[in-house]
Amino acid sequence: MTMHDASIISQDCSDCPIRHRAVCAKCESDELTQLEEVKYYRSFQAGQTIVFQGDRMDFVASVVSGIATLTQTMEDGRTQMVGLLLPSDFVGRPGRNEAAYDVVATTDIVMCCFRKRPFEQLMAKTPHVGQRLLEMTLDELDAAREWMLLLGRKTAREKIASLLTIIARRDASLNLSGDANSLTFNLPLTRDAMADYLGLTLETVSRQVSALKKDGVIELKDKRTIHVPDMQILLSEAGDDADGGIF
Amino acid sequence: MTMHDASIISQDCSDCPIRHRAVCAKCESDELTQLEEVKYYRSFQAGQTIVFQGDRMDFVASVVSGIATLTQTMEDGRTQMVGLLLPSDFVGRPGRNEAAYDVVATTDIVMCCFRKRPFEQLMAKTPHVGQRLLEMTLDELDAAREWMLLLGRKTAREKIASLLTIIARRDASLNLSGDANSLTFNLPLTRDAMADYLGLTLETVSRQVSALKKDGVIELKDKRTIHVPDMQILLSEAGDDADGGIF
DNA sequence: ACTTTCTGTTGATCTGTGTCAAAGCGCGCG
DNA sequence: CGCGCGCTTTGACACAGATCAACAGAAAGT
Repeated sequence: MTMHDASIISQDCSDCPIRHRAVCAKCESDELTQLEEVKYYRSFQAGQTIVFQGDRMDFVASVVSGIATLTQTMEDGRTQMVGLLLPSDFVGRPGRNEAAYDVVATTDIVMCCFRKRPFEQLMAKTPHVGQRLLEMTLDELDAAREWMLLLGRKTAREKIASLLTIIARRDASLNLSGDANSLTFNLPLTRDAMADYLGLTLETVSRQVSALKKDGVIELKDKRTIHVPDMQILLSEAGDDADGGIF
Repeated sequence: MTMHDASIISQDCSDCPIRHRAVCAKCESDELTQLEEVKYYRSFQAGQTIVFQGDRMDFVASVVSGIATLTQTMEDGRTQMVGLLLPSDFVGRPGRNEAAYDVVATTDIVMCCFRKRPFEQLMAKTPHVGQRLLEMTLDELDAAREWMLLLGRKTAREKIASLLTIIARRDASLNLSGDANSLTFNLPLTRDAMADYLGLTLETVSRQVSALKKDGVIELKDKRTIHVPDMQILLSEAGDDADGGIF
């Protein structure tokens, strides 16, 4: 069986601004037509909570534009971000009813949703959709476990460098700019959100960003626009071993 | 389509000491017979590395007896345990060739293995096996994300309490002893392994275990045998909100 | 233009956990 | 038996990052 690598529904999901990378694309069977019928769009404002932890979640979705975060919360209010949803990312847990964490829009965001039940029925009938979803879930699991290494063992400076590396890589792979070694990108998170993702406080984040700037590893055009003169230096600051992706 | 909840191969996998909870059980189709043919057992000694990060891994397996750990390593040698394999747990990444982390036997361990290629072929043919595997992967993802909260935001004492809670819960659900509120179990990890799992040093682990003992939250029969007089107290020490499982 | 609010920076101080070091078990092995 | 080795405990001290606090700039509302 060949695995396709493109969008969830069709090669030309004409009314989606992006081609969802979520599930399998190149199939034009009846089931996909079925699924088209239960597709709908939702948009949310920056700061809005899309789903609360424990809520019944009756859809799965992929991000069309904007950014959202997955956050877990303790009784006393401490929070830890456990995932970041960027355009083309998939969210939703087929087979599960309750959301395991809060999903919060960081910027204004548009999502392409599918009602869960029909989606699950499609999965049961067409194995390759399930396969693709399993692959995606394994990717998320890998990412989560790398993040565990970061949270448990990296210093504040390494954490910041790692986060910047990831954002930079995502940005570069979407915009595929020519120059691979020096690049400028937009950091779509507040210092507070970064702290939340990295298991730090916002003050520590601010200090370490300043330190990286002072040491010439990064430059700040404005507070949210980062220029990296030499990606290799940032990578070594991150403390990762041989990085798979680009760079 | 009904989802089964028992073992990977059959209800009576006669030569496996346990019933694997790994995949789907109650099916008696030809495919399962096929799979029986590629099943084999491997045992490893305590301390032995079963797979190295980056190695080609040509099998999937479930743990029959014993314990293993999943560990990620940085260039400079810092390590973070990202998962714990207890009896009936599944390990392996269908569709992936390389292991993403080291798998190390903590105790002597026996695993029931299946050659990966035939296993994948089975998955492609029988959707419910893939479904089950997706479910299991989602469970692992949930566990990983809860662990991220622990690593990023919990204090050393809370970390210890959380770990004990998890081991206790696993133990209780396997042995289903009558008394739910007070129980004794075996902690199959060295202080060093605990530290590795919790993102701490072994000295801190030792100190916090002593502190919990002094405060009467736990009692130590010997260094590896823990008695919890009142599970509720341990739970509140762990800082978790409303716990799903037993307890 | 003025205030308010939100975001980010920087400083001073405190504290939890890491680091380094020593010593106490318990157990297998010669 | 006693020796050595792996695991654990405990102590003294250092330091990274948290906490508390003040302030600066930018955007938004009045």
